[in-house]
Amino acid sequence: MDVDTRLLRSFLAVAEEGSLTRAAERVFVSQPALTKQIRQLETQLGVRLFERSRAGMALTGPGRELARRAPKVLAAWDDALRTTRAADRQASRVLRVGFLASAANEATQEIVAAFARRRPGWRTELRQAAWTNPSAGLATGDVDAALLRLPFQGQEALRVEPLFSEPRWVALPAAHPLAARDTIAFRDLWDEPFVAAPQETGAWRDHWLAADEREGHPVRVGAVTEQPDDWLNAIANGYGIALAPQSAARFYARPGVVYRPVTGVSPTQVGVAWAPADDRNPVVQDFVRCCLDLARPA
Amino acid sequence: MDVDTRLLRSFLAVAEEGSLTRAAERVFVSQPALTKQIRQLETQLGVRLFERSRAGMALTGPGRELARRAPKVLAAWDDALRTTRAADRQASRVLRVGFLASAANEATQEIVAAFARRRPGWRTELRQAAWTNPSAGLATGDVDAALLRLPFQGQEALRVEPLFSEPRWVALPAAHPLAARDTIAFRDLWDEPFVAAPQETGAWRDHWLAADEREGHPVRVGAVTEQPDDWLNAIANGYGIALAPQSAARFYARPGVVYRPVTGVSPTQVGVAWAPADDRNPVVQDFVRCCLDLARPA
DNA sequence: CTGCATCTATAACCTGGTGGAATGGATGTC
DNA sequence: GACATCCATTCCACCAGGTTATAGATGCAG
Repeated sequence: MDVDTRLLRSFLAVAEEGSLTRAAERVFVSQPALTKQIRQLETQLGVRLFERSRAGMALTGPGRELARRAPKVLAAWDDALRTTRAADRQASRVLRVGFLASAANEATQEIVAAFARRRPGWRTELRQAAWTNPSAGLATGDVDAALLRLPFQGQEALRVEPLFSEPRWVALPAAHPLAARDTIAFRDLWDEPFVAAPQETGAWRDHWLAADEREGHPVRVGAVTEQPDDWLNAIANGYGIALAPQSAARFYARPGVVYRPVTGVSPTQVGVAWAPADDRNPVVQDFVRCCLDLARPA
Repeated sequence: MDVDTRLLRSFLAVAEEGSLTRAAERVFVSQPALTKQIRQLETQLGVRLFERSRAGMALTGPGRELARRAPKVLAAWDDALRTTRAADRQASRVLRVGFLASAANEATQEIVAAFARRRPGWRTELRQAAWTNPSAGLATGDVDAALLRLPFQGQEALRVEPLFSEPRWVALPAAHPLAARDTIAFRDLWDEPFVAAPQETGAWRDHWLAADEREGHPVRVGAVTEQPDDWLNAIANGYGIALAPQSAARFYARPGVVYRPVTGVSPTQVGVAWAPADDRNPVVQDFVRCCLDLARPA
């Protein structure tokens, strides 16, 4: 008997949500499609997995059993997938580097160039991750190394080397009264609405709201965005302002958005991270060396 | 990224056979279908898994990686499947009992009847297994208990209680010269062609050929069959003769086939088997008790 | 050199499974 | 009694996947 792991994911979604309708939107299919998927799984197994009722879908005994084992199947597959893809990158001499938008700056380009010199024949593949992915894919094995702002969620399970730090500036709508100033004190921004990262990014969100440098003053959130484009739009459209690394002034310049230095707020730090499994991977270590050489020239 | 476990099985077949053509017949699809399956897997992963050549299919580095992990995925799924189905039988109060054709006799019916009395509300489901399945599905968790001839392959990993033994008779075509006799000495059968079980059944096949009770005399195999029906046909059509338990004379009577007692060959033994995991399963243990009570009345 | 065997890849065709939109039916809720 | 909220069903369009037949590459034997 075979299954598509997709059916297992759907099954787990329904099991967790207790409802076809809610699970359907979670896995991005229509509700009738999910109805059929579940029915298909049940007939393939020859086992009734849910009790249907007006209230929703409740797991049966055997259903609970499956719900307990299915995650192991998915984990085994995800692991196989990651390993295989990593081996493929190795074989085709591709180093995949993840980064969060905020870590982008001139150094990135220089690092890539330095690595290209040190490892001729190798290609670097830069992958920008959404802010909801705090390790930029490193935790899931999607990338071999990552350039990130420190600290980030899940940092403990990874290797991290800090590279350099950078002042935090503020991004404002061009029409904002404070945009007229050359320099802005952070306390003058306390009452401004901020464009923030999603709730689930935790410490990262707080870092860019400088939540712990407001002397207890509450944060006003004017908009929540997940990507640089949304973020810039939100600012340009006046939903709020936001702290940003100084280099954003160069890398995320856009009409309607201006950047100004801020005093009274600590700088931010960029680091390079890799998985412990690659501690002895010469290619990854070469990349790390390139990062360190540029950040702390001998 | 999702997969159908079917693709993984196909992939492993190709990896092991090193050839699409051979793997295709092993998994019972056409060779073009396998070509497409492998290609599909490769494009889904975005990874080249095989080097193609006139000689066949050779795993790439990433392919080897996948070949090492895929079995874990399949094992996890098979485990989930078994557990879920077992839970379902428990919930619907069904005890599934596997048996090999040779173990069928009056006792089976009595055992089932006794179990029905001891566990009202429970239903017994008898499942006949092919001879190529020496534990009648017990090893794979398809059944909760099994009635088998001893010894059988894989017996060490299971619990077994011997029940009773029975003389071995011989099944002959009605027209066979020896059919005229009332009793036949086994040595008179040494040169006869036998209808045998498939090669892969190992000790089981040898047991019914009485291979080690021929004083070194070689076995002649006239036909190979996997199921009782084929077996009876082969005998009736004169492809050969075969040893069988005495009870087969009653349970597998058929025009054109006669059964006669045989001297000079040891008896055969029936046992009940269950999985160690069910050592404390009261229902399975009740069934075992029923078997023992009938086989060794107090 | 030629025919044959043995690989995989491709083409053409057919079927059935799968998803989406709309709708039905049952059942609580205000 | 209108409404909201579930899941089930219907209808339709589409593509994935299978099969057979065949092509193309290459080694081998006579």
